[in-house]
Amino acid sequence: MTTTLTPGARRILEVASELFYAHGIHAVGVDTIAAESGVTKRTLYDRFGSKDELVAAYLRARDERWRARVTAAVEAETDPVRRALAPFVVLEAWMVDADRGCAFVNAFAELDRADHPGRAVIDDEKRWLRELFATELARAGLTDPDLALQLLVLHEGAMVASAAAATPDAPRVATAAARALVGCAPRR
Amino acid sequence: MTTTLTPGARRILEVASELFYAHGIHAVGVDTIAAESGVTKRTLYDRFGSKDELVAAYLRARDERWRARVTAAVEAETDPVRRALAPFVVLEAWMVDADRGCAFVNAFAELDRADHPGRAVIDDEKRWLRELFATELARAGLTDPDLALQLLVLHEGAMVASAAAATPDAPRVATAAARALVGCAPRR
DNA sequence: GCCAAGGTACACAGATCTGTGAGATCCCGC
DNA sequence: GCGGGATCTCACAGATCTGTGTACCTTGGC
Repeated sequence: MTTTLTPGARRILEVASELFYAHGIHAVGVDTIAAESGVTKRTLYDRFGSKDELVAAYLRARDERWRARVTAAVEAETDPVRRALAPFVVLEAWMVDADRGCAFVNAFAELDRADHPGRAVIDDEKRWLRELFATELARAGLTDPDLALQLLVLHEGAMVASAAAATPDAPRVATAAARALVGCAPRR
Repeated sequence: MTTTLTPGARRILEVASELFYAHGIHAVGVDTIAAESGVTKRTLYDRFGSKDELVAAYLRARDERWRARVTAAVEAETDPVRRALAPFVVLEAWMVDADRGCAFVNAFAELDRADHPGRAVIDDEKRWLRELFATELARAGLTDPDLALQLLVLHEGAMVASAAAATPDAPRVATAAARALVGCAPRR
């Protein structure tokens, strides 16, 4: 999936990622992104086609980075329950640099059109995590059909609250809550 | 707190609330709001001063509506645990009309400047709910210092996931999770 | 009768937005 | 040496953005 990018395109994507995440999508213009990348607007449009597609590329890149870390953390564990809770461990480290909350939730807030190319990336990201929870829980013998969604809710809530509610403890206590929910759940 | 508004101002606020929530703050211009309210832009600026202040007014109004419902639901219960969980009951009904998620989280995503007048409203709203959880849990004899934040995380997560992750079940399973967490918690 | 408040009408300033057109330049691989 | 991809230059279109200036109208209360 990692398409090889030209050097200019890579710089554009790096700058766009930083600015979109820090200030929001509508608040950052393509002029700013091009200037900050040391590239002309022409190049930006030649590489990405439109701002909407650049936004989608930004979300895809962030999704890739994040999935890689989660996947690595899950693979590193052998105990089934620890595997299911691995995303929460990643979350605690991830949030250190993520003082603006969840990039996908923030993007969702700004992309009202359901056919925006970024929306598919958001849908994908959320579905992927939910299915990861479901798979690992099933492997651990936990078949409560609601439990995977509960872990997703805790995960989302921790990211969001950590920033919007200014509660840096949110990821830590969410991890504890996830552990408690998994601990209380009925085994098969 | 409810300042009396002129008829024009009320219409502006109603329209702005709907459009800001549905499409995002930056995506909606003051021209659109004025036109849709059957009012001139001059009136809008005479009443609210600036778009930023209109945004803050929008958030305040939504916060007031929501707090009224939560307060009523809490007051209607006598059992301490049911009081603590009342916000989740409200949430399930509230989300039926809230297909764009949490207005405050969405606003946070767009308002990057910490000194934006809307940011104070967001901080207030989150703090208020967190303190409500803490107060009611303490009244129920539940003194785990993390539990209130866990309920807040579940609440935020349910609102966000319900929309951004397209999981309409989120509020329901979050309520169940909250009940489970409160049930497992150590009593004093 | 008068005045203030709420509102209308409407042009305008000045900035910023996304996106394009047409050609020149640089550099790498073949 | 030559083709082609990547990039630059730079003007420009056309829309939209927030916010203001000026003048006028209407209505209710004193």
